[in-house]
Amino acid sequence: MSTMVAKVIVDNRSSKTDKPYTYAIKKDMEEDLKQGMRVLVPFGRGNRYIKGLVIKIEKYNGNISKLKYIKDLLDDKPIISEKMLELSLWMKENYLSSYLDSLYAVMPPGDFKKINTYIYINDKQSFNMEQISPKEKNIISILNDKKKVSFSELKKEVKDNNIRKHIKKLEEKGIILTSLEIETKIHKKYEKYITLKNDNMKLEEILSKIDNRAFKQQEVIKFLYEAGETSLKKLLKETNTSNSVVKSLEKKGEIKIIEKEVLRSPIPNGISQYKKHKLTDKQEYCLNEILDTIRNEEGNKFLIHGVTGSGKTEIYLQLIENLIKSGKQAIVLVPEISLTPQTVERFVGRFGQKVAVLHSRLSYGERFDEWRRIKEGKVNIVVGARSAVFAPFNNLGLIIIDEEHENSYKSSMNPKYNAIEVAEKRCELEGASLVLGTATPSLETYYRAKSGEIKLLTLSDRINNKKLPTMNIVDMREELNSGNRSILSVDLYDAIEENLKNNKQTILFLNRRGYSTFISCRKCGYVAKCENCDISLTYHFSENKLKCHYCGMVTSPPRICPECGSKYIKYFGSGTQKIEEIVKKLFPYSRIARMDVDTTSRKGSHARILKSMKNGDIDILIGTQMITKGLDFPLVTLVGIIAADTSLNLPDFRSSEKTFQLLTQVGGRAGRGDFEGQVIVQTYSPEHFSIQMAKEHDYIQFYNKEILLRKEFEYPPFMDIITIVMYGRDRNKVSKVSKKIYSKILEKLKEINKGELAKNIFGPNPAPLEKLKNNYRWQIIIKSDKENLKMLKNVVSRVCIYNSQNKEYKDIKFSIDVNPNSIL
DNA sequence: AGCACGCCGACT
DNA sequence: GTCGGCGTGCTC
Repeated sequence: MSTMVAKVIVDNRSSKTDKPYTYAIKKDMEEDLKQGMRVLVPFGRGNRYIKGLVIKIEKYNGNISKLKYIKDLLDDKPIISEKMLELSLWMKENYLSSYLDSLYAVMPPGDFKKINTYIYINDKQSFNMEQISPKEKNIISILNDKKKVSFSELKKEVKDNNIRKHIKKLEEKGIILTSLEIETKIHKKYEKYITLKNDNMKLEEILSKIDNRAFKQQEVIKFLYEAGETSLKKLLKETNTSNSVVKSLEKKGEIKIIEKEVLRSPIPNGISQYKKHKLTDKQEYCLNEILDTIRNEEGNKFLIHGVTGSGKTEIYLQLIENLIKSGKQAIVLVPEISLTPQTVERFVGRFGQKVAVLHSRLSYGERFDEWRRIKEGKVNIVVGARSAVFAPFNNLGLIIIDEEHENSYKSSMNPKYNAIEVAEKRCELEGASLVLGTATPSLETYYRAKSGEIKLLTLSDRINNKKLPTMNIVDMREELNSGNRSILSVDLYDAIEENLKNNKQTILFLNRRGYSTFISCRKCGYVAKCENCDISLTYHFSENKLKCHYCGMVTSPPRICPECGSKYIKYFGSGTQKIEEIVKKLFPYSRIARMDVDTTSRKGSHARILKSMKNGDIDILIGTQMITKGLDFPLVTLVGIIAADTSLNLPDFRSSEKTFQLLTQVGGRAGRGDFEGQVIVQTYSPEHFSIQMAKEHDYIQFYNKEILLRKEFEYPPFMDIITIVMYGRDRNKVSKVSKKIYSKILEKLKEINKGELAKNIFGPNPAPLEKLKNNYRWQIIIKSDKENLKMLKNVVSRVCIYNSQNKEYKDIKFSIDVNPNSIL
């Protein structure tokens, strides 16, 4: 007779234990246990209890007496649905991540709550002190003091490696008892609210009870009389008082303090309604095509290729509106950096309380609350960054991915998933539809659209027939030849001046923050580099510090060269800080703001800059990446791109694509209002096709050229890429291990008669950024066609994951990435 | 990872 | 005999 058993993934951070364990199920538990539930299981020789997640319940034909039993259920219903579980397991296979990492992605944020063993004295048992060793006596005395102590607490106090031995002995003697307690408390947030106690009394009557000198107290009473129940925070702010005033009023019994649970919501208050726009014919056509195709079951994947300003957002909004009418739910993914209040306002403004927002700046509590709202069906639309693709809806109808080409949709942490692929898989599992939108599709997506796998919808005009901005290219080499050594070309300078005269706004884009990008000694050629990363340090003017943009290390700039002692230290290269300074000098009467990581690190500062930009309080906005997406300022008519070559010269196969996208996206910020826009692109390689095609606003031609290169050099979408990065403190060791791994991969391939694939395995070589955060990094790059991908993944996981505990690989870590963003 | 087990040497 | 340190190997 076969019995039912559960496959459990245990919450144990080790690659050795990252596999399903089989546990027997007690009869009385059989009915309640479902996959997706958390359980408590005995694990290891000591049978200590650890948490795990049931991923499968199945028949078992082996000898059940060899199995251990599940100790306890931690949930009354599954915390993740069957489909999300399946999605998670699919990720594990696809991205070569661990079970646990993949599960964590779909589980509620910060899950697997603490489980503690508590130890206390068994006072029903009398015992003879003489039979007890001093160590044991020590434990008993601690327990006598505290009644009940958690194991971890006791361990801290006793500081003894063999504490388990002693506890075990004491337990055997019956002197102590242990129990397990699970902390299930969800941390809810409470806020204090204040009301008047005697709210039916007249104001004068209450005031008369308070001393005339207690001016502040009277003010508080007056405020409460007018406003009624008010949160403590607001009350203190509005009346400009301190907590002591409120406290003394409470003592007198004039006011009541109530604690109310607040659902932390990241959505700001007071968002005004975002009115429905009438669609243009093109938009209408696009919307109907999607709806009809879905309705007729002719397809469920779409790409809206619409130029900047063609009104994609309004199509999304009306799609969602259409869909939620039928009781379905929708997820909208936007890139992290364009998750600005502007974007949020549009969705919240249209759909109100039915929207949840998820992004990385949420606190743990906020995130948990949003997750719960989604799970409990309190909302039906989620707007969020990458990880929102896992929003726990159970009647999902639509996933929209805006700015589909953005590289932030690829996770750099385990599981290293691509949200577009995950969304596709999720749609497949749940019968939902996928809509991708962008002005500059990724090569991969457009290739699939052309092959008919994804339905392509093109919007080639801006709404209201607004013109796309004219793109002027300035050859900085000529500029130099004609004697202009400034970072601003004459054309750009003139254009800014003209724009200021006309009271229009200007955006200047430079993808480098800081002041100087490197500092160097003119005598001996020394360059200041980060000691952890082997990367030149950026000088930040305002703090007078050198910073490493990779690991965050900060030092003071040297006055004399640390190599040769000369005083001739010079600062080279320009970042946004320097541009700001130069522009301030050149246009002293203009209002200038800078937006990059350094000016927006504080909560709310981002929104503040955008607001003053919108209000027209800024003439020139200088910024990095951050200003490229989704911003919609009608008064911006000029965009200056200070250095178009930065991204072009990176040793990466996507550099052309990235450059084209950047120019098109940044340029697209110009001329969105009633005035025509102009873009000035400064470059040292004006003849490069990605710059030329961006100038012509010709994505198709860019695509046609780039796709040929991808085919010729065997890059995606024609080949998949797996990178294995091996890293550690000791350069020799890293090099040695990576060579070993390489030969092991070849060995495995030969074993299965696939030796000829060796030509597609490159390396091991030092990664282009060889040293980061004190780790040396070597990499192996594997290219694979569709047929061999699964097999190659298998080989990689055998060699790198299954054997990673191997003693030879001690101190070396592996990072495996399937189709990474870049191969730096 | 985290833990038990076993071996060894020091100390009583 | 007891205690603590350390290396090894396993976890349904």
